[in-house]
Amino acid sequence: MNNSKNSEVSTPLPAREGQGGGSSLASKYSPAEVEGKWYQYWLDNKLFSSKPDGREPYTVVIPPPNVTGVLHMGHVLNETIQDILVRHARMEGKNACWVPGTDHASIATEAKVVNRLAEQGIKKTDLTREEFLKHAWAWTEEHGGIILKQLRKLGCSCDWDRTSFTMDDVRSESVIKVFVDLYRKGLIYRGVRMVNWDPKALTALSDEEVIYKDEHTKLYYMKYYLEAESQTDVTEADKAAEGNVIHHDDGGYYAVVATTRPETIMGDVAVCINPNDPKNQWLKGKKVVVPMVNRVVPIIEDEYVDIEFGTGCLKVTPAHDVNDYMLGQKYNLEAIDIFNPDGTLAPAAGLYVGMDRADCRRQIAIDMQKAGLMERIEDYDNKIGCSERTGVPIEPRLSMQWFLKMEHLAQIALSPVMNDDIQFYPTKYKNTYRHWLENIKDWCISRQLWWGHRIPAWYLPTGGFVVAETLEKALEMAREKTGNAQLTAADLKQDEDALDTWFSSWLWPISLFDGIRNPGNEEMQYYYPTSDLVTGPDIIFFWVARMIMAGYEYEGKMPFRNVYFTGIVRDKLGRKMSKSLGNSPDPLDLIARFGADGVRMGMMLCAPAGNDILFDESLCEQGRNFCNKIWNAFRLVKGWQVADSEQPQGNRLAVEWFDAMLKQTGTEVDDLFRKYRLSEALMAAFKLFTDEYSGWYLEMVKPAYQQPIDRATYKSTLRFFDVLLKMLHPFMPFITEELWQHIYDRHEGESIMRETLKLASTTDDEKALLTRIAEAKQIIGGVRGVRAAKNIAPKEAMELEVVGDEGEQSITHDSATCDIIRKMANLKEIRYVAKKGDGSQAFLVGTTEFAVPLGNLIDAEAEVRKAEAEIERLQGFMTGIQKKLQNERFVQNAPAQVVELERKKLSDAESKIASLKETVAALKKS
RNA sequence: GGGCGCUUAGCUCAGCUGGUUCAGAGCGUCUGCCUUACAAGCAGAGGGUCGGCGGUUCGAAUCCGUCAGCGCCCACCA
Repeated sequence: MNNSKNSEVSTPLPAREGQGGGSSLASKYSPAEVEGKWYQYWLDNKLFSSKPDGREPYTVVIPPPNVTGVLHMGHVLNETIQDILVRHARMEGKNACWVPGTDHASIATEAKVVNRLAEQGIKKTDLTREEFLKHAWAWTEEHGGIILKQLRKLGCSCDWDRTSFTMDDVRSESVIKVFVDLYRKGLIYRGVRMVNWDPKALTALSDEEVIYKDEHTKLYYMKYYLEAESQTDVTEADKAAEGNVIHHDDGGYYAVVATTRPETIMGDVAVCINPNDPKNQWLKGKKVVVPMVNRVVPIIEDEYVDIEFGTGCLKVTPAHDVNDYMLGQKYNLEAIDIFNPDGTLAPAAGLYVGMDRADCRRQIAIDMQKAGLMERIEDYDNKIGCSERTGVPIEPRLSMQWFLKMEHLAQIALSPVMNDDIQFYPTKYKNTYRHWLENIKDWCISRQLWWGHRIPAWYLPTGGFVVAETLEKALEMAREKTGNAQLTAADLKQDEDALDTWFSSWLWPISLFDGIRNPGNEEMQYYYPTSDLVTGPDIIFFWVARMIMAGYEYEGKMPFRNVYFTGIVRDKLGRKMSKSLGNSPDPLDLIARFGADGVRMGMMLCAPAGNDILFDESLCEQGRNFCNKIWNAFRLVKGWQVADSEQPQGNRLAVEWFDAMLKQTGTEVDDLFRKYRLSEALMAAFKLFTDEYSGWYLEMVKPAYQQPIDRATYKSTLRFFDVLLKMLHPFMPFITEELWQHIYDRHEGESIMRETLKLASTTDDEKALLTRIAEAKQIIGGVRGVRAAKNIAPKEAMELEVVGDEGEQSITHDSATCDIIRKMANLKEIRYVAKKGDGSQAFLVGTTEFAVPLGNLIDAEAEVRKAEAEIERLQGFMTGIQKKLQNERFVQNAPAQVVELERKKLSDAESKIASLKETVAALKKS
């Protein structure tokens, strides 16, 4: 429980009421009441909106979330980073444009719609395409955009007037136009190929949509008897031949074939051995009988077969395996497709018709064992390709699909990344990128789905097809092609398939500015190429690489200059966040508890680029605490009474010092932004505010209780606050706006968002000042250390002795600095002594000894022990350096500077030891 | 099976082209403090032979080799 008298929750500050009343504010910042207000204010004043103008553009396109999705922690990370970059750019004076939108996510959304229909007892197959799409659009309108609303809670400064959807009119037309264009260029073709088939979603998938999972499976060793004629061909020479392993039992001679998929034997058309395999030489030229189905198939030979795997005999099922398909092509084998699209056994299988492929595998294993056709079954660890969406094992399947040739596109997309025209952060993804492009295969772009962009191909009654943007154009072309002017629209039949979702996403940076339909338009010229892309490395192939291809193909230019790859958000134990583990917090709930600024800071504190993010709620707590800190600093400053008195020299020095501090950190933060090291930039700004401004500066200038502050210092203090808020604004937009509005009188429509922040770098004088105050801080720290060790209350004023000749050079000769030291350490006097007094406790800053008189509080024995230990440590240190300096090769080879430094270290240590020895002697005397 | 990356304080991480910004930061921990902005706070303190071993060098957290552990990506061994 909190027993502070100020524990009530604050009310937000009244809008623009000038100063004063700070002390009446509650001690806790209440984000809930502030955030909604300012977001609305930003919207009302169109502060996110961007139009081309004379300023330098800064453009970001959002990785469009699924239209029916809800905000999760991954989004929070990604969108926070984008917002930080966008707000930072805006405050650099750039024309920042962040374009939001959503993705139709064809397969995912269609699956959701199918499920919802199923709940209502409606099967997709009972609906026409038009009816189904009506349902899909209804669902999209109902759930679509929820996620965009949630982004507002996070504070995202998107230009909402530009909100787009991958299936809105502009984007749809762009997709179709590109399809037609690529077809005419000969880059899109249609053909029967072996594709990744998802038997649950009933569609083909691209290679990228298949993920491989480790599975414990079985390896089945099955007997393939030689056909009757071949039985007699097994010669004595075969049996005698070195290496031949010949199987024989009551049923005669047989080959053993190992497979993980016995259910596909109904599609077997050959058995393949490696011609160089000694143990299977006897099978050459023979024929075997496929078990269960009793089909006689030849033994073929190909070096593709791995001699070491299984028995070296591979069953060949061209319709159901990519490699077998390749063998089938090579040896002109029939492909028997034994599966229905849904993964059940088709009539062509002859056996087990209608049974699911998984059930069939179990059943056929049992049946073959019964029939004595199974030699043995082994455990086997295998990798199974599964659908990224539905999770079910992929069925390699021969089917007619549309493909995009990738060779040309890969070629134009490779070098810009390799030579850093497009810069990846972190750079390690360049390798991944190159490897993919160099091994790329054609992209299967057709999907057997309804939700998506329908392929603009129309089939002619006489066979063949035409590809065109619209039905009208298609008809025109059809008439021309067939020479039949009487053809009507009804005679044409449009392709049933839709396009892969990514076939629209890859155009996003162009289509958002209508650059496909309307090339070279004003917005394209201004906003394109975009500046930064922020996304996860998991979609580097799906999306990033393909956007680069489209960018060069259609604009001749990169789609973005920099790509910032985020990590994956995990829980603090390093586990992926997932619904089933229940370890994924609800971002909106976090925002409710810690404030959007707190959540943003929590996220950013653990988010170095490219590393996985180990997210812990307590980080949001730190963010919330920081907001509170800022809030309270504001309360303090705005509570001061101001007097037209002369500025004390200590205050003047404090102001000069913090000014330098601000410049130094500002430069550092800018630099970190340039390197996309956002968590470090935040940390630097955080430390500047907490440690330097609140902990040091404000304490330096803080007037005594109920005393006024001089106007000059007050003005500087507000100015510093103002700059600090600007520096923090990209990270914490809400609280910074709230307080910025109240530092000075602001007019309606003004916003911190419109401010620019540009700090000069520090001069040499300022650098010297920073060093001086750093030393003063050490002296203050020394006194405080003595207080802490001796349990002396901060209220009790003490004295400080500056000891010996070294003291002559000490910064304590600067009276302004002394004022600060006196105030911060609560000293009544700083005096110079030749020898430190008895009963004083000493500490060193640099080579200068300081001492705090303690009277009878000093523990002489403990001090002696401490001093002696330090002497011993220093002596060890010295012998190390002496050895180094005695080493001729070091003195000869090392740069003079380094040698000189070592000498200085040595002499410093010597003088420290001398002073410590004196201390010990004095202590022992008393 | 290939490729990439990581291993530094209890936790999460920073340490660029070898040398006083070299052993750092934040959080956590410990000790004092309800000091008139903030206990969601203040002051102070402790804590690491930089994964192991070897090498290069006057000098290695940093460069090279090697081993071990972890992670990611790619790949048609059924």
